[in-house]
Amino acid sequence: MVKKQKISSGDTSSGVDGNVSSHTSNPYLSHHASYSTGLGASYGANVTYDQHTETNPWSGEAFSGKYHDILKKRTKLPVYLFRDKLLKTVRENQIVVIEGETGSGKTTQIPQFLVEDGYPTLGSTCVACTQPRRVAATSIASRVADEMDVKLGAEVGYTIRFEDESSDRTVLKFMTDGMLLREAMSDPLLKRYKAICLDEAHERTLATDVLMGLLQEVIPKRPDLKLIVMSATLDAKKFQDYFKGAPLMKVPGRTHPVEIFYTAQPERNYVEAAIRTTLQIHQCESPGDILVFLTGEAEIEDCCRQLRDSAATFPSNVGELVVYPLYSSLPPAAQRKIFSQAPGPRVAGGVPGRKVVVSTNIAETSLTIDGIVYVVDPGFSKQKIFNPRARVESLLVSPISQASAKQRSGRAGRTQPGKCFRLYTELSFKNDLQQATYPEILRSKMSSVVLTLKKLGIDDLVHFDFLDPPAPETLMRALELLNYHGALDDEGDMTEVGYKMAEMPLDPQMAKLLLVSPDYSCSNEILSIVACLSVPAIFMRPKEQAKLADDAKAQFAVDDSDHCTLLNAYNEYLFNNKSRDYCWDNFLNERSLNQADNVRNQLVRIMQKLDLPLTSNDRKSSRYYTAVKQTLTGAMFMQVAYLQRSGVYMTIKDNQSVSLHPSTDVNGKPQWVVYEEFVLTSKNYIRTVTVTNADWLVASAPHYYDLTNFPECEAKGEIEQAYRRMAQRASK
DNA sequence: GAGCACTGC
Repeated sequence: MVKKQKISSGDTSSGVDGNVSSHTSNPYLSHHASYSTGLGASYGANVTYDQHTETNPWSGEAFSGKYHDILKKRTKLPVYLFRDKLLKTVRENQIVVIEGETGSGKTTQIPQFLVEDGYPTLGSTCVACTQPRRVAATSIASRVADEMDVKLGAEVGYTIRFEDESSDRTVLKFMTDGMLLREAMSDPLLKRYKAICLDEAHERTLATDVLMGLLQEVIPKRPDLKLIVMSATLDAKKFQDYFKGAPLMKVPGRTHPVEIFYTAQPERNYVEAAIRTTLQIHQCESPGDILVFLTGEAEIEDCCRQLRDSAATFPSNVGELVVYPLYSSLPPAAQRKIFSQAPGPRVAGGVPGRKVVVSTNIAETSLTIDGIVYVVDPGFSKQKIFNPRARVESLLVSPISQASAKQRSGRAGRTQPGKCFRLYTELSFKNDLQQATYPEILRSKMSSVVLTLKKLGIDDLVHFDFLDPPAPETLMRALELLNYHGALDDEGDMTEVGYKMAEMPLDPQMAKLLLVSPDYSCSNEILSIVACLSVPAIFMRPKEQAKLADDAKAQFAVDDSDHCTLLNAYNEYLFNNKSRDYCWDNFLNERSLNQADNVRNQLVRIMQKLDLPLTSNDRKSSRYYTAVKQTLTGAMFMQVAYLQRSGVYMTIKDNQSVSLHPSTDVNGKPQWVVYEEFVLTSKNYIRTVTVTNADWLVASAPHYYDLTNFPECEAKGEIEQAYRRMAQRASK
């Protein structure tokens, strides 16, 4: 009988963690009768979910009608058939890898199974389930709270940046992977958790990868902790090997078949091919919406225009075609349009219309559109690439991976059988596309990750067990940067400065800005600038109104500092009470500024916690901007460019020729600038720059501007003179 | 004189 099984199962798991009492406060274990009936149907046992009146073990009250409706659906999910086997496997193994396809129900059900099996203790420990995206964490938590018939934020909750909907009562918590990593920094053994599910592990986000490495170290020290790695089909074997032969369980999905078509010949122009294919589908295929994958905003808008133009020329016996663009910087209202119904027939009894969504990768994982029957996949996306030698991250249009192509085609089979048109040959799919996209950890700077790992107490980075270790050169670059910023000493150990930097949810250089700012009494100003730099661009520049937008921005412009221009815009936004109209009239992105405000508040709290004074200079005094510029110099001394006699800027030490980005409001061509970022597009550009000088540089970063270790270049002479001036001043 | 795929703390 089910009930008996449950009791013995509870005993088994309590034997593992050696803490029998911990189970007594899990209501599932003290209410076996009500619990087992709730699951009877899926077991094929002699009790079914609707035959008994039941009590909610958490509230002690009768389950609501809604609970039973949902339960009926839950028990039909494929994962339900694996419940017993899964729990048994988890009891017998500390780490389990689960390969679950879309529609298996793994994300919502497996964490609940773990709760039901008694891992968490009400009031002290819980089960965590991580997600790569905030929306996923919140929406799944809400769904699961409904399924368990409890209030969101009580027994079931979520934690994401800026939002904590969890409490002492929370036994099941959905959270972003980054959030769990942050928590690990103050609780390195993750004692709050009895079981951790890393969901969507195949996406290989930076945070999930670091968590997996960390958990490799934590697991032996926490024999009572269970780890469930949940992944889509492709990488499960790799995870299994990484976790030393942890058992692998496969859970089938429930999706509709998708027929794949390839082109016979390679396509020369993928946008053109995508348009042609889309129009053919519209004219020849049965009803159903179309999803087209392209790489970026401009390309998408252009494609939409061409589709609309062509569709307008179609005879009236062809159904109407509505076209929607989709990319992340699109305002939310425009994004929501993709969910509207396809148009009906033009005349009663005529051919129904069709909806086409032309999207970036955002529709590959982040946003799901039901009703898509046709997918057009040209096989490209923009991907971030990091070049450690030049220390440059750039975006390149690159071929997607096989895994990505499969994910895209899967988007056609969510509600009914679908078709996917791949605009490349089958041979190309097999031979040219790599199996999986390179994980983020191999495509990113490591400075922030290294600082996080150091804070987590990982001293030996070289032997840290990464699933895919980053290139040694990338790690060296990170260690070097952290050492120059005083976050790590020459032995590579974390310093007081390093601890403070690690507290801030920012890139190390930005954290350093905040640490330096009180020295120049301008921490309030730097907080505003850092907040603006941590969100999408606050200045809008629609192509059709470029001139007006530039004029609006000119009101805020400071002629020797783009950073101060940002500060002015942010200040005016506050001064105008964060007014929507003010933002609109002045081409400011309200969404970004609002987000910046959130970030700033969070950073203020951290500054206070670290006892860093919040100070300002008088906005009318000349110190106001000067202090900011000195702070920027004091923290960004590794991102400096010098104007050569040839009229081209050269970055210090890295010797890259660069140009000021045309978006700058800095006048003329100043001799020295610090820059926020290096962007590689049609040219090497440095963007968001502030004027500085050799005197400030040698005064604030003598260890970096050390003449004995300074490459021969035009700037060296000025640095030498600055040292001489400094010595003269000192001798007076 | 030019574009910024997508996440996340």
